[in-house]
Amino acid sequence: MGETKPKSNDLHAMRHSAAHVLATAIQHLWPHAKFGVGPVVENGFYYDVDLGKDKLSEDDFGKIEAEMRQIKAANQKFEHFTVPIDEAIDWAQEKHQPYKQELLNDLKRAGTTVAKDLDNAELGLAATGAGKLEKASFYRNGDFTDLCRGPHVASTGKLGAIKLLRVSGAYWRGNEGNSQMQRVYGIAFETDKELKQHLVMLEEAKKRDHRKLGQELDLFLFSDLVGSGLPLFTPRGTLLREELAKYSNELRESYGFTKVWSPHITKKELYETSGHWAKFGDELFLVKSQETKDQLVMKPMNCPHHTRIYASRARSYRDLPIRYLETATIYRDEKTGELGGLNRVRSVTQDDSHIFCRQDQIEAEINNMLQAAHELYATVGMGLRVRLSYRDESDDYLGPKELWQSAQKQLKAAVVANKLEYFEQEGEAAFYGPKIDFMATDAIGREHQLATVQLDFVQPERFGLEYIAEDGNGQTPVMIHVALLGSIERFLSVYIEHTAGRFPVWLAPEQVRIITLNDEKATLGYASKLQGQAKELGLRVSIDDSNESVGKKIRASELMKVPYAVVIGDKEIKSNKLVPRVRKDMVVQERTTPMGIEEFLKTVANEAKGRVNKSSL
RNA sequence: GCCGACGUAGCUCAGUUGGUCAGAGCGGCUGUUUUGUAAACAGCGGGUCGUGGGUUCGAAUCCCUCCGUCGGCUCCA
Repeated sequence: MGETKPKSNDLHAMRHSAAHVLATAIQHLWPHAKFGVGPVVENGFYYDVDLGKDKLSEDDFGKIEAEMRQIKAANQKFEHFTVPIDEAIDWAQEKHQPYKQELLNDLKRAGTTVAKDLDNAELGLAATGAGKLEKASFYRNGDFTDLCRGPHVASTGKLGAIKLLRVSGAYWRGNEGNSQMQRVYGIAFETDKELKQHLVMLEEAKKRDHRKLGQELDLFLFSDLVGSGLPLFTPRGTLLREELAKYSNELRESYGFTKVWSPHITKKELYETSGHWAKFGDELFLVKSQETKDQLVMKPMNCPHHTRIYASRARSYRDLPIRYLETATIYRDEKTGELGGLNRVRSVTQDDSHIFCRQDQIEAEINNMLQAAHELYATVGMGLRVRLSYRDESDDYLGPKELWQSAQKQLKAAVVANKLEYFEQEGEAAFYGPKIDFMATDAIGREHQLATVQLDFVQPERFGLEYIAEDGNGQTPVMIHVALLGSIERFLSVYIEHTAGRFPVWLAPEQVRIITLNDEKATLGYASKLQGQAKELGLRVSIDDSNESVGKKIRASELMKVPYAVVIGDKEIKSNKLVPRVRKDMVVQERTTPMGIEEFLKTVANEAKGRVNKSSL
């Protein structure tokens, strides 16, 4: 969650002021409170506070909000003033505000409080701030004064609808080595109505939570005995993930990729060569051989393996590009606190792909992959925009800087040429190269990073990859890493919430449910004949012949979000026709007249084959 | 890993000044019913209250350990 562009300056100022008033209220209730920073974030604001031995909890929100309402009702003016920076530092010392004092010292020294700019200032690079600051900006309302650049609204009476949402831990200045403060989050809108709408959206998000739906729709689970971050997939969940993987595989095959396979454990030397060991060694699962002296690891990615396949024979410039795909499960020992549902797991299945190509082929290859990503996200019905992820000035990256410069330029050129909506961000690159990250937008407007295309000049070099060029000399190929779904687990977490579990026919674990009206032989026989026909067409069809009312069986089918339900009784048996019940989100035009059973099954089979989202019934 | 909250049947949850507090609904099973598009009726099972320890005459309830979940922070090849 970064600082985001406000919808309007007024709203931004209001949220800023809300943070200020939150601090005012906390100061009133806990006079010894020490304050960190209180910026505006998406939909609201937060303030970092340190209450010493006291701890804030959500139980305190009632009284804090009450205090904030009082301050609002008092309609205190926000007075803006500036003081010489040294006086400001004295003020912070006198008021026992060590965090503010630290910020002020940074302002005095480098004109900024932003960690990255501070580093740059220390490295002698130009800080984005305007150099040393002479004066510090303050806002005062009533008895409370706070260091703040603003802007603020005119008075506390101008505050809109505010609600505190949660409190959590946050390291001072985002640094793991620093002390931990408490971060109080709030949301703020101009009107009560907007606030309510936002709360409704949060409720909707909760209803769609993939962990909840994963349980309700019987898709996946976690077991304490298996371990955290290690999901197990039920038959339904497995069908879903395999259909997705199959689609990604087919799509990439249509772009000239061929499948390869690599083992799940590998000697650690492979990752020492690639550079991963130095950077991610502590996140690898170790495997010890009892036969040899080898130190093995569970593989955390496939790219080094694919370089071995490339290097297994001499390559000519004529052979390139060579494109490998492998949808494989990899293992990363993520820190426990970072795990969450399917979003972040320790066993990750990537639809991983690697292109080995010549410099002059990069553009065409990137173009293809941009197109493939768009095709895939159009199919699953999610919008895309692109983030160009560049390196920053730190030493966390391998390879010569000039190469990075040109690689970043090439990526941008491809994105521009494809007329994609994009934004650029430094510090988001992989250690071996810049990336194009695709941000997918879900049905309730949230963005998620899923697909990625990464340029890599480093690993081919480190692995000594080569091809023989036209002139007979050895050349180093370029490697392009591509994942379209990203990780299947993560994609599922997003996709389940995007669809709220209402999967299109091609992905629905159960596509058609046959509901019997009674348990007469003729009915059961007909139902099972129907199921047989459907299976021949490749459909996933189940029969509910339980001793329950039709109403209840329909309800059960709806709750499992099965796309089609058909009731079989005498009418259907006599006429050989039926009126399918279509899941509401798929209906284009409601059908009331019966249709032939053959026609029904063929239509559904075609929908599945065509991977369409709507029903043509 | 860090800060905080939490962990009661398959699921959703009730149960705190420590003492008939081990409960409900749904699901499951059995029987009756043979059903026409979002819940027929009745009965029956089912939990060492996450784990291990401690305090106490007595612990789901209080304390500690560990495991796990959730919200953040940090990280994300």
